[in-house]
Amino acid sequence: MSVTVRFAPSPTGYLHIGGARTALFNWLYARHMGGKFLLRIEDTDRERSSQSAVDAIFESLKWLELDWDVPPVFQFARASRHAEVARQLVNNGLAYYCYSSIEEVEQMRATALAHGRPPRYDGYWRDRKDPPPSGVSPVIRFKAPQSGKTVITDLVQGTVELDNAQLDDMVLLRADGTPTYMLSVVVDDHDMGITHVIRGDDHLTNMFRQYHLFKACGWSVPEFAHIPLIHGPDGAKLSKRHGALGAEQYKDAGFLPESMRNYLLRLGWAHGNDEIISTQQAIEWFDIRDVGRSPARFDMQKLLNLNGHYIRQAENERLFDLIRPWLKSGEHADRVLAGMTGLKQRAQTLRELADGALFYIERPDPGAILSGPNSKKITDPAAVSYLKQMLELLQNLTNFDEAEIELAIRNFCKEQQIKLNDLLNPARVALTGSHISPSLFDVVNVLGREECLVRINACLLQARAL
RNA sequence: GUCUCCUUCGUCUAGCGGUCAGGACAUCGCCCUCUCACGGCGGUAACAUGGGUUCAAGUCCCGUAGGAGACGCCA
Repeated sequence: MSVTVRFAPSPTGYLHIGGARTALFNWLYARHMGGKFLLRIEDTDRERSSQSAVDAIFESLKWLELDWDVPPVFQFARASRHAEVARQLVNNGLAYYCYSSIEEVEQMRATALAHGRPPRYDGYWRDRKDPPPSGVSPVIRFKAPQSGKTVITDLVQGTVELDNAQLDDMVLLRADGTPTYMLSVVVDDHDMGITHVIRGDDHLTNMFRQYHLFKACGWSVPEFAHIPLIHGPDGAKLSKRHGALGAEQYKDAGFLPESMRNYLLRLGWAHGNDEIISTQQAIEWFDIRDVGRSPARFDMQKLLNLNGHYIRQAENERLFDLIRPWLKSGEHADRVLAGMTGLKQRAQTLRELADGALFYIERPDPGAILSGPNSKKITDPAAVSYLKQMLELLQNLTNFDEAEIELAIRNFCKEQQIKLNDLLNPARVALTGSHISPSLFDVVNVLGREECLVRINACLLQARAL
């Protein structure tokens, strides 16, 4: 059987991390089954939908490299088709006009709640033959079954059942003639040939209502797979407080798309003890049936760890291109590329990578070093002496390459009975402005002799001025 | 309030009646080492709870507790 799935966000904000995972699971399932992955923008709420949100969603999906197979469907554009289906249902006696006002319905809900019943519309106009009140534009409500039981086998949740008495007569068409979400989803899923509906389990109860609507229309019902929501570290629904940032913000924070995919994939899904899973492998292994039923908490530490791993794996040129916009000046950018192998070992995000690379571009300010925590490393008499020795050593080097630099420095330390640390640490601060850096042999080599001499001399000058 | 779902180390999870309950992140210790990382080795750490079923239960059944989600003319 050929599979068609869809990701159907409403463009009322950025694509958050839960939505990204829903999209990923849909995409993986489609690719695994050799089916189609479609995109539908659910923009029927005209008040809250915006073009910028639509753009943000597209951008995020592109960044995550989740490609869709045909041009996206915009739900609002199909409103007349939806309305037509609603009227057809009225004609067939499966839906009805309801003239209750919003206030009246609210009253019904309040009353129901007060009596310990679920807040529901009470079906007042369902079978009423009264003449409709004048001047009231009605909504169309669906005639939900009132007795019996609905049993559905969800691909993730298993067999779920609901007493039909729990169902109420949902609104299909609003008083202003626009369709509601419940109607639009069902009509569009049918018209788009969706075979599997994979979405967050906040829609689980909607499944029952939509099921009956599919039946009433005489359409086949798709398979459902309701995946658990992602929760914040405190176990509550993920919110902005927790780091429920938009996918775009993870990009800005310096995460790689493959890290996000790998992390999101492992939330609720596992393949034995495998942790690092390539997208190719994920496509091969992924089955929606293997998704777990319990909600997962978002863990930034694990995401960071994974991102660090993928940064180390990434090609130097690619990393260089990615951090280039964050490097303050274009000058000496070539040094960053040359030093990338050393730099990428110690970064968990591209931001950290860029920050750690800055010293290759900008000369450290000796004044700033002096007022910082590393000042003693270049002002102690011993340190000054080591800096001078380093200066001389670098001046006298015949071949200025990494192997030669390392050999010369190690030999020098051995001959002079100096600890490598003692010689290298002052130089590290002088050359990079920090006590943390890539291998100093690497740094010296990438900076080149002239630049090293300039930086060390600048520090010596400062120390002498004190 | 009603309905639905969930519950294995702090976190993500493996487990599909018989395991010393495994891995990863985090954490702690050791090693490697020019700093910081990376890497390697090792440690601490979990079956929510009460009943069943069974020779045998993390695994099956029922209850309890805790957690989450849903109950719109939002999606």
